[in-house]
Order: sequence, then structure tokens, then C-alpha cells
Amino acid sequence: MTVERPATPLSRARRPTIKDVAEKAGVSRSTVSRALTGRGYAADEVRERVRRAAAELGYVPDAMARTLKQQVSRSVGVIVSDLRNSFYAELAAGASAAARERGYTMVLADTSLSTDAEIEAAEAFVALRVAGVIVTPNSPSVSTYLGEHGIPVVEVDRQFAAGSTDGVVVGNRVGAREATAHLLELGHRRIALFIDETNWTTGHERYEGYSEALAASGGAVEPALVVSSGWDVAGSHQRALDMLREPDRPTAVFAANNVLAEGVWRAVAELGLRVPGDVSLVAFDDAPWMSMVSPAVTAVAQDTLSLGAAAVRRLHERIERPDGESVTSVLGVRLMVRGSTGPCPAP
Amino acid sequence: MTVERPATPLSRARRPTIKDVAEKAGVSRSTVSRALTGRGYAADEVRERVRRAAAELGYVPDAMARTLKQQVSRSVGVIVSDLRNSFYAELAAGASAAARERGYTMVLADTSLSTDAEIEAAEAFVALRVAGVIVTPNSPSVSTYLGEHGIPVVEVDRQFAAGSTDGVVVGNRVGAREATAHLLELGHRRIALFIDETNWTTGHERYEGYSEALAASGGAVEPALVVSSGWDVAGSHQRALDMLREPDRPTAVFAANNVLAEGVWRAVAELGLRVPGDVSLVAFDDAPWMSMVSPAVTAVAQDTLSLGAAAVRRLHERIERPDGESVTSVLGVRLMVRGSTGPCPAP
DNA sequence: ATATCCCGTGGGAACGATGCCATGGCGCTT
DNA sequence: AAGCGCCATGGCATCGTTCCCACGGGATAT
Repeated sequence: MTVERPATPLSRARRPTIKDVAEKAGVSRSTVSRALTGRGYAADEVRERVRRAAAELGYVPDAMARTLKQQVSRSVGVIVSDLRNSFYAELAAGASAAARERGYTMVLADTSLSTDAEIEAAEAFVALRVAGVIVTPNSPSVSTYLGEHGIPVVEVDRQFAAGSTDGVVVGNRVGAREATAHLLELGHRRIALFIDETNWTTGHERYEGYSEALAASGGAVEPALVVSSGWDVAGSHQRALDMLREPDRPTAVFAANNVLAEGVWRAVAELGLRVPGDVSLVAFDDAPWMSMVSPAVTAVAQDTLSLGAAAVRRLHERIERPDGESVTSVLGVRLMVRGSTGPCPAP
Repeated sequence: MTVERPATPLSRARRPTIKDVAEKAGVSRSTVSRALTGRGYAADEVRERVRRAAAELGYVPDAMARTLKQQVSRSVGVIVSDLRNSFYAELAAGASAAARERGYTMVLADTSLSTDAEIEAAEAFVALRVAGVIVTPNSPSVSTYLGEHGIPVVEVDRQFAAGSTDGVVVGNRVGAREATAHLLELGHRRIALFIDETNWTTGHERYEGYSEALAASGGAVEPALVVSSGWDVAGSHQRALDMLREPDRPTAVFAANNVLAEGVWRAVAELGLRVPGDVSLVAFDDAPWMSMVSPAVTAVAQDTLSLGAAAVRRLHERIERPDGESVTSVLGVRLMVRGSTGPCPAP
């Protein structure tokens, strides 16, 4: 349905430029520039006069012209995988706030998990001469590409270019170890791991944490219990249904991120299994729904807002000092024990 | 915790410009421009040669210089209230995808519900010479300000400047009416409305829908049952606790957005009230958690992704034809009946 | 043969802001 | 009185791209 309304002609007036301000204040463009930016000399009286003239005209300096001249903008690029996932949305929110604090505008690209889109976004950022880029990478290519163009990059959450690129990640290994240890303490031995993949960065570390906890309790990873279930709810949902229908199903599941956790959780509900009576569930990444469902889901919580803010902070430092050593910050995580984990049921 | 790693010097090589491409291809800058943009003549052989030279150099046209010359960029600004709210995150995701399809980059500002931040973002967008702006406004000021600067604006979700600015909203009145009617059909008469405010745009329309449904059933709005509970979970949570502790508490609550619904939902759980046995709950805006909790929450679902996409589409049309009549599109909503609504308990 | 057209190309002036450099005035020292 | 330094300002080139204009050469029309 569409409602038509009478048009109002937009005032397409030419935007005032520094020249207009200069004429109005009776000084040269150079003086206006110095007066407004605060760089260089300007008599107090003149500065005030220029300020007034600018305000009266509604003058807004053209960021394009400034960037062109200075060869670097006050924008930072942010590339995330999927804004619909609360993790990335919160990351972006944290980055946005921190960017604003530092006077940066945020150019955001949601790649919808596509590598093409990732490269496309990186190119757009090069074209925009962004001061730096924050990315939750899916491959090393973005960091490499931007590095070649001399643009500072901070990899967040996942890290492919450790050593040559700054990073901000969370204690994946520790978190996964604690989550698994928590289940082991409750007596569980058959603990399934639902994970996107186990070879790179975040996935690898979470797998390692899981593995270490098992080893510490005298157990070992049972390959049949490790499920690489892709990146979407549907995938993990299906795989969880398959696994939990088996007679020798696991007594506990550790889902390595919030998406996989949702799939598993839906499967458990669908099969009518009791939680934690029949199966315990623990997740990595504490999504909002986890504390609302009943029983609430035990989860490894990361301070995602801080993760985004820390990335901007790191990026800012890198922009100020381009040639320092590359640094990876590791943020802590916290195991939130809730109702979804309980003692291992008697066989 | 921080891990230091050896530095890798960034290749701070000067970025190739159109001049470099011109020299490499043995033509003038004008020809390179024509060959790459496709505007104006260029012999096939030359075009191909220029393309190769550009590719070999890794040339990326400077968007700043281009924008400066053309006086308008290929970026759209998006201003949302709070990315941590799934509604806005999804809206942004829809806008992002639609923007990318049309070759725009998206500059995003999360205002964290602050009007200052809103104006700040608008100024930044003027400075960036964005092609247009999409905003979930909290006051008419952003649209007015951008309008004065000749920047097309689309108001989405809420609309303050109807008549002078394009808008994309959902059927708030219809949705609220259906939700309320659903409760009335179940026999409820004391239906509380939790709402942020009732005077403007979205809040007003939802209130009207609620009111209309009551009137249609021969009832009327009881002021004591209408709670303006602010914009956060804590507020509605407290107000819900207060109201539901009363002996003459309502038998049903209609929460006019997902945040208020969360507050009410938490209050209901905290008081140990059965849903829908003691109290029914229906929400406007179907947040992810609503279909996961038990009982699942009946909600008026809006296609938020489409809302964002439609806003970009509208904006794009406005950019192409700046002087047409201003248009407001209204997207449909759908009542998702779930377990949280049931027959009115006997007194 | 000359005029007219079109194709293809290069020259160069913008776009708006910045920042180096030159200039001039004033006050102070020697 | 001349020299010096400092403050305050204006002139101007520059950033990288676009696009208007002019121009040359070949084909076609007269």
C-alpha cells in the first residue's frame, strides 16, 4: 500500500564553502581554515568572527575535500559477517560507540558470510581512504589486501593474519576448557561438540580447549562426537536431531557458538528431551535468548560490546603509531552456569 | 592480557593514481577515465589496454576525488537508535544488503537513543556528501536539517516529517488492532497496554489500534491500564511488577515493542504467574527469543529485513528523481499466534 | 576539392580544503 | 636606527578525478 502526498520542493541551494565563509568574515580562505581547525595562528577576534560567519551560513566542511588533501579520512571501516546474529550486532554497536568517541564515522559492511562481499567491501574501503578497518575475517585475504594498500587492520573475534596484523579476540581456549570441565565435573563423559570448523583460529582454539579438558580428566576426544555442522541453524538442527535420536546419544552437548546452540536447542525441544535430565547443554557466546528460555542455557559469556570497543581502540593506536609491533589482545570470558547443565543421568 | 609479536613493516607505497595508469597505458588521464567509467568514447583496443594497466597496478579510483568533483557520493547514511536491539540490527542488515546491490556503501550511526548523537551523525553525513540518509527518527530535527542541506531522507519505522519526507513504516494501527482483537476474542476485557509513548507516530498509531479494537468490542480505554514505561527493559519490568502484583491486575498485556515485552515477560516469570493461565501476553515486533521461550510469545511480526531494504529502494528512487511527490510506503504485518495467549481466566 | 560529420583523444579547468611560504607590521634589543 | 623575532594574514599550489572543450583525421556528402 502506498500513500501519495503533495511534494515539497527540496531547497537545492548550493552548499556554503569555505570561500563563502571567508567572504562573509572578510578574511582569506587560509585564515578561515586556521580559525576553524585550530591549526596555525588566528587572532581571537578574527577566530570569533569566522566562527560566527560559519555558524550563520550553516557551513559544514566538506570531508571529501579535506580527505583528498590530507590523504586520509576520519572514517573507519567495519566488516562483519552477519548483523542478524546478535554477536555481530553487538560487536558493531561497541565499535560504533567507540568510534564516535574518537571522532570517527563508521562505514559498515555486512558480508552475509560471502567472501566476495568481503573483498568488495575491502575495495570500497580502499576507495574511501578509510583510516583503518576492523574485520571479523573469514579468510586471510582481506587483511592481506588492505595491508598491501597500507591500511591498518584489526582482526576481531577470529584471527588469520596474526603476527602481521593486530587482533582482538577472547579466551576461546580457556572458555571452551571451562565449559567442558563444567560438564565433566557433573559426571558427563559422552560430551558432543558442535562446531563450525576446527582448523582455523577460533574454531581450532575452542576445539583445543574442549580436547584439553577431556584429556585433563583422563578422557579423549571421540571423533564421532565432534560435529562440524556448518554455519547455520538449520545445519546444526538437523545434525543434532540425527545424533540425539541414536540410542547411545551423548549426555551433554557443547555448542561452540550461539547459532549452533540454537539449532541444538531446537532439536532437543523437538525431540521432547528433558534438559538437563536427559541432556545437558552449554554454549559458547551468551546470546540474549539463552537467559530467557527455561531452563536457561549455561554459556560462556563474552563481553561483545567491549570486544568492538577494544578493536576500535587498538585500531586508533595503530593509526597513531603505524610502525609499532603488532599486538593481539585477549579479552576474558565468563562461564554463566544456568539450568541447562546438570548431573549426568544414570545409564 | 596482551601478546606482543614482531612487527611487519607496512608497505606504505604511494597508491597508484589515474596518472600512473595513464602513463602505463600510454594514454592521457582523460582517456583512462573514459575507458574505466564507460562514459564517453574509447576505442576497444585502448579500453582493454587501460583495463589491464589498471588491474596490474591494483588501481582503485579515489572515491574522495570523484565525490569532490561530482558533488555527490555513492554512500548512504543510516541512523538507527540501537544496534543491540534485534529490530534495528535486522533493519540495518536489510539496508546493508539492498545498498550493496545498488552499489552504495553504507555509513552507519548508532545513536544509542541520544538526540545529540543523532544530530552529530547528520552533520557527519552532510560532511561526507552522502547521496541520502535513512533514519529511524526520534524527533523531526534530523529530517529538517538534512532537508535544508538538500539531502534526500527516508524515515523508517517512525515518521515525523510525513508530507515533506519519504517514509517506510509498517501497519502499526492494523497490527495493534489485530493483537488487541485477538485478546478480546479470547474473552479478555482488562487488557493492559505497555507502550513507550502515545503521542507520536508509531506509538500513537499502536495506541490508536489498541483503542479502536476496544471500542469495536464495546469497551473503552481504561487509562490506568495504559503504561508509558519508557524505552528500556528495566522500566517496563518494574512497571509490570507493580501492576501485576495488584489484586485487580489485568488478565492480558499487550506490549507495544520487543523491549517492553521483554520487561513484562521477565516480570511475569519473576512473579511466578502462569502464561497464559494467569495472564496472556502479546507483543508488537517478533524478536527471536519470542519463538524460543515457552510458552512462545504471540507477536505481531514485521518483516524488518524488508523494511530496511524498502527504505533503501525508496531512497534510491528519490535520489534518481529528487522532485517527485513524497511517498510513504506501508508494509504489512502478521499476527503470529503462539502459546502466550489463551482464554481469559474465570474470575 | 571542399564542407560536414563523427570518432577518438588530450589539455586543462574545476571541485573544496589545506598548509607551505612570503609578506608586513609591531615591539624589542643592541 | 637598524636588526631581529614574532604574530597574523593572504597567495597559491596541491590532492585525484571528471568532464567540457578543442582538435585532428578519416569517411561521407555535395
